[in-house]
Amino acid sequence: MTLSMVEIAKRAGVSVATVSRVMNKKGGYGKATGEKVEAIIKEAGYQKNEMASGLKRKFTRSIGVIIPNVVTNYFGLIVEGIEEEARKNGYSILLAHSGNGGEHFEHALATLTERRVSGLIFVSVQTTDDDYDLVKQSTTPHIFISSDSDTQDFSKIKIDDYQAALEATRYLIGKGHKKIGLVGLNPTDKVAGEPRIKGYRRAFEEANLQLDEKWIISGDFGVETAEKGVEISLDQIDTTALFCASDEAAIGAMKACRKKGLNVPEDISIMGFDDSTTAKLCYPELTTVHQPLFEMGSQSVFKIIQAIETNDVIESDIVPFDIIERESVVSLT
Amino acid sequence: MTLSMVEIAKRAGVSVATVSRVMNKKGGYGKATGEKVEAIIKEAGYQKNEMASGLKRKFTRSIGVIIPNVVTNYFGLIVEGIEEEARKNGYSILLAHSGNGGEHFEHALATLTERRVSGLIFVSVQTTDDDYDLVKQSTTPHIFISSDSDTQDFSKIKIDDYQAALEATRYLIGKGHKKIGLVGLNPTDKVAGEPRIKGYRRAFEEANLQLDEKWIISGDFGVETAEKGVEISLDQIDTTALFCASDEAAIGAMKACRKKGLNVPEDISIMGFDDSTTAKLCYPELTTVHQPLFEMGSQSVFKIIQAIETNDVIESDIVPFDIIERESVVSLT
DNA sequence: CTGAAAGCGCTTACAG
DNA sequence: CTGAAAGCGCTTACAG
Repeated sequence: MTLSMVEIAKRAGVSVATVSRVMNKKGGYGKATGEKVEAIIKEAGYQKNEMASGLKRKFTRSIGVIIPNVVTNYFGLIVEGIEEEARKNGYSILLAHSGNGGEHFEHALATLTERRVSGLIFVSVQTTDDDYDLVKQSTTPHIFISSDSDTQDFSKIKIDDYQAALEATRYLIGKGHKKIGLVGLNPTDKVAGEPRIKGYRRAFEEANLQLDEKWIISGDFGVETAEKGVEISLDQIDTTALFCASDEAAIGAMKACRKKGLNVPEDISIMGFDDSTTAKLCYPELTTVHQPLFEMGSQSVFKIIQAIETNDVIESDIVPFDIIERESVVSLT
Repeated sequence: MTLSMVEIAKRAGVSVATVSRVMNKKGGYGKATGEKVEAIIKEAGYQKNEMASGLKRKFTRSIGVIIPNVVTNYFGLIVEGIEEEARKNGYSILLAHSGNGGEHFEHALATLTERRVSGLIFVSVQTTDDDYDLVKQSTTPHIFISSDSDTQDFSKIKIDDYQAALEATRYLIGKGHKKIGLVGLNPTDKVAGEPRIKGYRRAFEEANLQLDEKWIISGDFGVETAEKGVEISLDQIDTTALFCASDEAAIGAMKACRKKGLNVPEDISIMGFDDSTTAKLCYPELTTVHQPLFEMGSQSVFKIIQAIETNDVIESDIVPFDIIERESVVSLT
């Protein structure tokens, strides 16, 4: 299994140079030679040592992905897209978790850099300025998915969070809701927090509706904080709908509502965000804002590979979102 | 960023051998030398090329994991465990999907082998005999998580599926259920199908209860097949509880029950399996069989690393399961 | 304590 | 069409 090219060369009665050429289908060798070498390779079950090849060629045909975790469905879907596109192109993927607070980011980046990955994808990174500086020093092509790259000059792929929140809130208003909570967002988060809050506010302005600051129940996109936040706030507000930062936050909100004896959607409507797989697992199924997660993953590796091959700079992409109507929002009109 | 050891050596006025020694803290160099070299390394932001190091040492400090997908929460949790333990030990993880039907298994294995990973973890692989033969030829330490390794002589880590199904069914019987469906299992699946059906049957025998073959509604662990299966069967059976193959299957079953106007758990009890994160996302929250997914992941890399270091053969582990009571099962007594 | 040198397994000009 | 040789960036006996 772990025999080397010289062994193959010996068995085939040719030089290693020739073996290398046929392995890589480089041409420049006779038909008979090619066939003989291929037969030996197959018979021996020989597999090229990519480490050695990569060292020589200074190219590892691998992509590193740094992601907070992989158990959140949101991230899982992105990784699916990354993996599929990478596989189709013969790239390997190295996975490293940055941790939910970004606490392992530096370590993750170092590991991947030491491995000399050919490209780097950052997913929802929670990066400090130091981290950004580190990334800026990197000469390997990289792209950010759903990360704060607005304030920073990085290539990115994401939806327009402002517009998405605006349209989602409009949608709810269109259904006759006038008192709408905003649940689970971190207001200081540049990626999704700030712009979505703006979009949400804008929708009220447009509609000439009054907005009560108490309706904004911040959190961290997760179920627990959303649940807690809603539970506490529900006594002081009388919203008829809750627009949540993620499908998980929506589930947290639903749990809290139920504890208070409110039925979803009869007594209160709940809207999610992401359209991750959890949106269809819960009950009622979530009306939510669809993000093309899988495609964002595959697009990002597509772009990286292109950048590797052409040496061009990676163009950013704002991808389309969509409102998916399911069961958790009711019309008041 | 991409400077090499010779450059560092030059700047520090020493040989590359010395630089190598201090990078690896091998000792055998003077204090002053060490400090000087370290300073230069830091200043230059030098990072060792792991490809070159690995080539020379014939050891890549990396673990390959082959997994059907990563978006199923079940798998996500396992990968979390793998990633954390790998990180703690300075190992990188290479991720490759085998596809839900195992269609990419061979490709995945080849990629990882070419990369000369130091260890290999197979998660829930759906392998053909050919695949097993391939694995058998591999000289790199490997372990199977929740895979069919009973008929095959491989190291593995999993729960006792027979016992788990037996105790879960006992639990339901203990709650007064006498007519219990078994949903979403593939009866020909050696890993979970066969043994769990046996355990389920055994529980009825023990309790001197009659079992109706129509109660066995097979599937593929997913929500769709479970939903469909239950929907079709529900008219012909009058079970008071459904024991499902996974938490996803449980959700499928719940959907089907609701369509028929049955409330969970008031009209029918539903029990899941796995205790993946979805078990707490759905409503009502699932009473389910807990598998220590995260731990299974971390244990597997622990064992692999040990095997790498000691060269010992990897011992299999049967890990404990647990019945977690939540809201989806009601007592009839 | 330190360096020169060989070698890990490949690839790729360069000759022929 | 094919081979000898250099070299990718490290590590590690072997001398000293």
